[in-house]
This record gives sequence, C-alpha cells and structure tokens, in this order.
Amino acid sequence: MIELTETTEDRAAGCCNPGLAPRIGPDEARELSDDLSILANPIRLQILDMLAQRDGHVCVCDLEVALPVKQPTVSHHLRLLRAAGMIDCERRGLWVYYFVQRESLADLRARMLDRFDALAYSTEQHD
Amino acid sequence: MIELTETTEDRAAGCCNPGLAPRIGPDEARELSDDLSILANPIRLQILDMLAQRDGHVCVCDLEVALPVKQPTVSHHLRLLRAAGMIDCERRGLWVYYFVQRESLADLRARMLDRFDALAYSTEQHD
DNA sequence: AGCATATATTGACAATCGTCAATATAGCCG
DNA sequence: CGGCTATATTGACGATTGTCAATATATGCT
Repeated sequence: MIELTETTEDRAAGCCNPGLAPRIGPDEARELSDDLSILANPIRLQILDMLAQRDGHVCVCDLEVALPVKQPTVSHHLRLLRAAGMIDCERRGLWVYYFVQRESLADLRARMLDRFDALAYSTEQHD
Repeated sequence: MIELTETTEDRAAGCCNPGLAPRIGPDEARELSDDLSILANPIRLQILDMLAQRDGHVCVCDLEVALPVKQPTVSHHLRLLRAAGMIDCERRGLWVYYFVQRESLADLRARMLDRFDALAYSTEQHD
C-alpha cells in the first residue's frame, strides 16, 4: 500500500520521463500568463505602441480617433493596461493623458525573455 | 468638402496629437496578439517548459501526471500549441511524443522583442 | 447655476475559452 | 479476432472577454 520506494514502477509503464516536472511553478506560470494576456490583444498592442511613440502626452480622444473601437471600449482597455501597471495617467484639466510605464514594461520584458530563452534555446538534447 | 489641408483644425479641438496612429497595423497587431494568446495560459507555459527540458522525448502520459488538469484538457492544449506551430509530435507505437519547434519559437521571440523594444525603450521624449 | 465636453462606469450581450465526462480512434499483444 | 492502453475528439457547461449604448462623473466656461 505504501509503496513509496518503487518510483520507477508506479508511473511510466513503458514511457520514458518518470520525474518530469515544469521548472516554472504554477504561481509563476499564472503570473506570467496574466501579463501575457494583457498584451494579447490587438487594440491594447496598438494603444501601447501609440503611447510609446508620444511619451507622456497622449489624451484619450487622440487614441479614440486612431482606433477601430468606440470610446467606452478604449476606456476599458486603458483600465486593464493601467491595472497591470503597464501604463498610467495624469489629468490635466478636461483631458486625461496616458503614458507607458517603461520600468514596468522593461521588467516584464526581462521575465518574458528569461522564460522564452529557456523554451527556445535550452538544455538537454537527447540526440 | 475636400478639406485636406486643414489637418490641425478638423480634429483635436484642444488636444495635442493630431495625426497619431499606431506604427503597428491592425493585421500585424492581430497576428502578434494571436501568438501571445497561445502563450498566455499557465498550463501551456508549463507544457512548453517541459517539452523544452526533454527535447524530442516527451509522451503525453508524462505531461498528464505533471499537470493539474485531466487528459482531454492536456490534449486540447497540445492541439492549440501545435496549430500555432510552436510544437509538433511524432507517433511511436502506442505513444505520441511531443517536442518544441525551436525555430518557430525563436521567430516569435524575435517578433515580440521588436515590438517590445519599441514599447519600452523607444523614441520621442517630450521633456 | 447651467451648459458643454472629456472620460469613466454600468449593464447587457455574443463570442471565446478552459475544463471535464463520455466516447471514439489508433496501435499493441494475446 | 478481442481486449487493452494511449491519445484524440465531441459535446456540454460555467467563466471570462470584447464590445457597445446608455448613463454617470468630472472639469471648464459663461
């Protein structure tokens, strides 16, 4: 019943990788995938790109005219990006100006690259 | 009617960025966000990571025991990853072995980095 | 105060996503 | 053949997402 010693027999009848486990834990995987989900939208990518172009000086109405969605939708995406820490905003009179948070984006970039290089270039070739 | 010359007057009553447009077009934005959507899932990230660890030799049953979802769900995620060209598989008798498509991942990495560097480091500071 | 404009929020809706039980398919072995 | 095992597919379901019209909030102006 309590056969804890027979690690090779229990699992992997004829298979090959007994103790295989992801190097990325469930929590870190969740964190990274949450950030990726924010990026994974064409409107949000375009918003980020426009904000990056004119650092610190883009008001919502300018975004609206440049995007194929209506104002409440733009507002919605801005909120998501802001909640994710990728952008922030500042009110000036009647207008609200959004800008990218370069630090936060650089941080995400680094985390993504870490993982990505592990995926695309890593380790143990079996040939 | 055909007032093409009055660019400053038409739009942007009191606002600031008349001709703002994303440098990334709708199609490229869509393409990139599709790829990011595939990555934006913790199970798929873990699958990719395990495949990258043991290049060319991971059968589905090994993935199953290492993941917190049931077999049909694993199969579902493998299908998405495969459809996206990020992984592929090969049947050997009863088992199916999956492996990462490093080229395709490297390509995605490059496209992401292009965009990302534009976002995080780019251009025109207004201060 | 009252009006006008810019942005945010709400609520509804269709579409997509992640998951699983049930079932189907494919290959082995007796 | 028939049974067994590994993987895929189907179909259902709840959860999440993207969108918009309608409405609310905030600010400036007269």
